[in-house]
Amino acid sequence: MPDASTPSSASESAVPHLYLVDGSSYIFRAYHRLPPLTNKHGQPAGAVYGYTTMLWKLADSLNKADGPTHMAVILDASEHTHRNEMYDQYKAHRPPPPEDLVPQFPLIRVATRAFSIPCIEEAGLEADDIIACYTVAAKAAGWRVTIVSSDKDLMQLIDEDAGIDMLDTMNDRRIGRAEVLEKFGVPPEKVGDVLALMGDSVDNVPGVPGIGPKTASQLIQTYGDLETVLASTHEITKPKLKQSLIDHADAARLSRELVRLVCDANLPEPLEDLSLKGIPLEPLQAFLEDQGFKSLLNRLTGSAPQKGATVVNDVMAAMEPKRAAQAEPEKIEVDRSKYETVTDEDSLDRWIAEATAQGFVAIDTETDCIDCIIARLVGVCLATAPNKACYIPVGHGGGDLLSEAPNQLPLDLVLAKLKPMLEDPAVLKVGHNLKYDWVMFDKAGIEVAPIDDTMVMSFDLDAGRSFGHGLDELAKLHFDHECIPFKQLCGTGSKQITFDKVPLEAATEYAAEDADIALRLWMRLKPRLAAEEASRVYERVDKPLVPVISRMERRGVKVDREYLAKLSAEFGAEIKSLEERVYEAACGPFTIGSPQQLGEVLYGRLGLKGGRKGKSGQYSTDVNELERLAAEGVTCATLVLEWRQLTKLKNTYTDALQGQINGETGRVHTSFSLTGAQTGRLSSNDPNLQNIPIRTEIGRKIRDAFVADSGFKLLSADYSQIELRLAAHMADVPQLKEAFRGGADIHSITAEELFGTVDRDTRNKAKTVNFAILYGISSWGLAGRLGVGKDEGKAIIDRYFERFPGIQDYIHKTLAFVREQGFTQTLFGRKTHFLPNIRSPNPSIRGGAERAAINAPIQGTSADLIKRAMARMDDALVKEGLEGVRMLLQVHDELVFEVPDGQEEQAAEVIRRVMSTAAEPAIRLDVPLDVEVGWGAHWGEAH
DNA sequence: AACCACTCTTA
DNA sequence: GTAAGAGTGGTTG
Repeated sequence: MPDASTPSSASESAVPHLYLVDGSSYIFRAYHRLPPLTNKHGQPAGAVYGYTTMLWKLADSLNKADGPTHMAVILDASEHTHRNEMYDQYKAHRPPPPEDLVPQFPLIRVATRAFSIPCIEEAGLEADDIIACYTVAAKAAGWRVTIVSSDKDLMQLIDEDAGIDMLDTMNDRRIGRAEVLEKFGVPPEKVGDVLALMGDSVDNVPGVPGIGPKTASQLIQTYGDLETVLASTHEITKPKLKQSLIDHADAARLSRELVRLVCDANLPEPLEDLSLKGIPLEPLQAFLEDQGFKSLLNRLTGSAPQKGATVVNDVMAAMEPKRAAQAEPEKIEVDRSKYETVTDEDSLDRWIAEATAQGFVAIDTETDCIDCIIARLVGVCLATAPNKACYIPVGHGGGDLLSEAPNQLPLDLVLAKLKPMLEDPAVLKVGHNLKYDWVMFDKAGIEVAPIDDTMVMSFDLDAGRSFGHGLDELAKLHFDHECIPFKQLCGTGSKQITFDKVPLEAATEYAAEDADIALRLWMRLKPRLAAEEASRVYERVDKPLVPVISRMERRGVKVDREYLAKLSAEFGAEIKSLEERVYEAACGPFTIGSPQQLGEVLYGRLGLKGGRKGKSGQYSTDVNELERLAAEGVTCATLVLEWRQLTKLKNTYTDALQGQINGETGRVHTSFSLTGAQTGRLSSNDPNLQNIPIRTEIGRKIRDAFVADSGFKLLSADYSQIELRLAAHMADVPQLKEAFRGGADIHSITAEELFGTVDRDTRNKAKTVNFAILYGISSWGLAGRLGVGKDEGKAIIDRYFERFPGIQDYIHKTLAFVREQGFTQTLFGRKTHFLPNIRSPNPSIRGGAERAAINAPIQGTSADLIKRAMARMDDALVKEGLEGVRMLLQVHDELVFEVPDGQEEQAAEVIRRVMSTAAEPAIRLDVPLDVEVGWGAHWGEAH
């Protein structure tokens, strides 16, 4: 316990023991592992809190055996060091620190001063180098040294014989020679050689391509050091490895210098000045008070816990990592009896005050309808800690004469009281599928921010795994807890009731549980984001999209009902006439829409020849089969094809769409799912506006039903061949990249490479092959598509790989990675998981997983790009004075806007710019991203 | 009423 | 060959 009055009991004769705290690396880890808390000024302080408790622990061991007699915190002073002179790419791709961490950096120095511990930083030296200098100097003086860090670079310094070790306070673990041997397979003095071979993507130390920790360790174990490895390449049998070592020997030597720690610089402060006898009470107490770290303050002053401080501190304590034990995380059983129904103003105020003081709260809304556009608010839930949740009913009962409304607070009052907290930038609102709740509050004029969405978090961590991302499923998975099923309250089918009819006790148990679980999920998932490298895609791509998509859904798109009705009537008449002709051709009536009956008619009654299909033993009657028959002159098949096209259009689009038009807005409000597609794409439902026909003349008429509001035009902007461009970049294919840069026709280039000549036929074939590549090629599949034999299919693929070896390389590398790691990644780090299928012994299952794995990085990167563009779009438009432009739809590579008349050109320019620069600054693509823009009175015209 | 198989629409 | 959602018929409970 820090206390100036404690006499120094360490014997004066004992060897001095210097603790060197790697402050810079610590706060990054603290930031990612702790919840985003704020101090009492509303500033972000999660990392500062973590840092403070770490110093506290160290101070606690002051004067104890093996505790420090001398201590210093080492920080990075400047970005630019001698390593940048050696290698201009050093740490070049490092993203800027998160926004809510930046203001915490200066607080770190304040905290260090509060403990009266020296804080050392030196221009031109990284913290690692300063630590090395002090370590070497202390060693020379015969001192013991403990480096408080878990940075692998610093492990080079460990020398237990000389009393130099490391302490990882996050995991509460001492790191000595044995731990280094376990991690690297080599002793500390050879760690630098291993690091040089394996490189470091975070610091952008190049290393040798193809060599990771395993191979690097093996090589150094075999040959002893880097130079010997490089001099012994003739002995290496694996050809790839050998060549890579030869080709990148210089990069390896450069890397060796980059990871070498500077240990001979002058010490900014003499060793003796780092002596630490005790921690004066005064500055520390003032600091803790200022930050509002009440639990630490109580421990310092020894007083009883102060009222009002308990919740936040309990949560902080619960979040404090005790990972060393690696025991089961302590499980707090869900206890629904603890939930509260809030029906009076005082209780409501109390909950809001608590959420505000704590700086985070889980929220959930209950409504009378699944469609958030027409839904009315029935109740709101808040959760501030496990089992600490409430339900605030605002719209229960009173809907009919039989039921009297229960006692509850008025809707307007509740919203007015919630608004400041929901919009408070210092209070994080956590929710599961917050998009829904965001719309509900948006309708009430409340812009909820900042937010964390546990459904999106789960998706960014676990896309592709064998479970979904719904709240109930995740509760079962992560907490082995069964949520109350919605059905249990509201029934199902015709007997279903709306949530406002549910009695308050039952409603509270169900609703508060959802908020409770969302909060627990957040505590569970948030730390995983950083640990599993999912922070970037979550923070920069998906989370920002939640409000963006909410707004798009709320705006909806205008649909011309009369026009659709007219189309429906036309299609209906045509269908009727076709039916009669089909019956005539088939010698009697049957249900045309039944593949079973159609199969019987074609292959039974009419006696045509054709194949059966797999499991059900039923005849296949899909387009391919019918087209084959039609080509043979079977009238019935031709008529059925026409019938199918028209019924599809009528049933799915012209009829159904009319029913989807919102009576109030006259518009269709689709719902976009952020977690709908494993690759990171959005999906659209109720209705699906991402599959509106375009290919055929007759289908395209449906697009004309999507119109602009009066005084507006519809503007469509789509990426030109984005997936092929990304494939050219990611697989590094010079000819294709050059073609895209020069604006050449990519399929013609491919045709030239594959067949030596370009005409309509070869170009079409080349186009098919290009797409086949994106989908994970197989000779069998390609042959089927091209209508050629399997051998010719294989020959074409071989030729393709020969002309574009980068593609083959990309496929091999992607498959090797996914087999090893179990997941693929996009350029922006989005993961899609493929275990266990990618290692399935069943070739068909495995093959399917492999094709998906080849496609996922490309499709996913494309999805990341358009999402980045969407996240930036509104700001960019507003900046150019185009606040009247509204983004309405996303169709994978296309964005649809409503633009005020006269602003088309200006809007087109901004939209094109935002879309084509969507990769920047994170990624520099070798190919341009071309965007085609068009506009008109309706969607069809905008293309 | 709930589910599956089949078919068809999009990128 | 990739990724989706939706309507229909037909079976199951």
